[in-house]
Amino acid sequence: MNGKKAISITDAELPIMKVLWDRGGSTTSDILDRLSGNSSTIKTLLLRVVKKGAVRAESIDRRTNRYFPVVTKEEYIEQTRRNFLHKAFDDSREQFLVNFVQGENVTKEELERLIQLVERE
Amino acid sequence: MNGKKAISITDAELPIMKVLWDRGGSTTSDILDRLSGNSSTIKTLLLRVVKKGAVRAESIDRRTNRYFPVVTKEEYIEQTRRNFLHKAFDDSREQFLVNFVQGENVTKEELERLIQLVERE
DNA sequence: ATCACACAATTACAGATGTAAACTTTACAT
DNA sequence: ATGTAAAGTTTACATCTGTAATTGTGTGAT
Repeated sequence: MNGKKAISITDAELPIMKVLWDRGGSTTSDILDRLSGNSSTIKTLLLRVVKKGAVRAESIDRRTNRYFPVVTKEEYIEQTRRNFLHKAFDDSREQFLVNFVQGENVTKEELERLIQLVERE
Repeated sequence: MNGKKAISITDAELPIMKVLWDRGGSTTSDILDRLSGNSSTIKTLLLRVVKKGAVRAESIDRRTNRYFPVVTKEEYIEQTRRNFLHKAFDDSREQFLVNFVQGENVTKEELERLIQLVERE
């Protein structure tokens, strides 16, 4: 077995992860600059993603860390997608696609572009 | 403005909603029969969806209610889909579709079927 | 009439989540 | 050397979630 525990990112934590994914790695001030909202709150959230292992802190000097994403955006998206598919569609890709295409008014052109994407492989 | 508050269904509550969507309306025993798990827990969850307005209780006699879904499956799915699209893809349908098609190995044939679906309208 | 059972309603409780204040340490400017 | 601001750390707290036991109440069987 593998001890992968499926680290989950909460809604409140997500903006922080997005900054990190965008920048590759950031200091606290870097993050604070890019997000609105109470700085105490942001710092707490940052602490939490570090504690749960979604982010790694690396010391620059004794008063500053640089934070790096451990969970990648791809992993997050993949996990979120699977979860969604499972919860809302009992894992039926078909059902889901039909719903998405209709619900989001996906056009023929978009679908054709996707076919090209699939073929080119 | 409209006071629509976006009732959200939690993971634990979802199985109950699924039974209700399936059956149109059910008594407690009906629900209990169809779900595994502690009956106290299920009853609590049922109470909660009633309290939040996702389900309506209608008295049969003084000791039994029949429960009906107020939030429809379609509404739930729609809300979940939008939420997902927003959180994971910043509302980009394009990005999402590409990711989904690649991540779930959607085939050319499936996409062609979707095109037919879109055209027939 | 009484008792057991089914269902409803109330209470409990730990952990997660969102939000934030308060306190501590330390590099840097004066 | 010293005050200040930034970064880190600790503490707080209400609400939401998941899980469940307990208590109340009406109904049907005996």
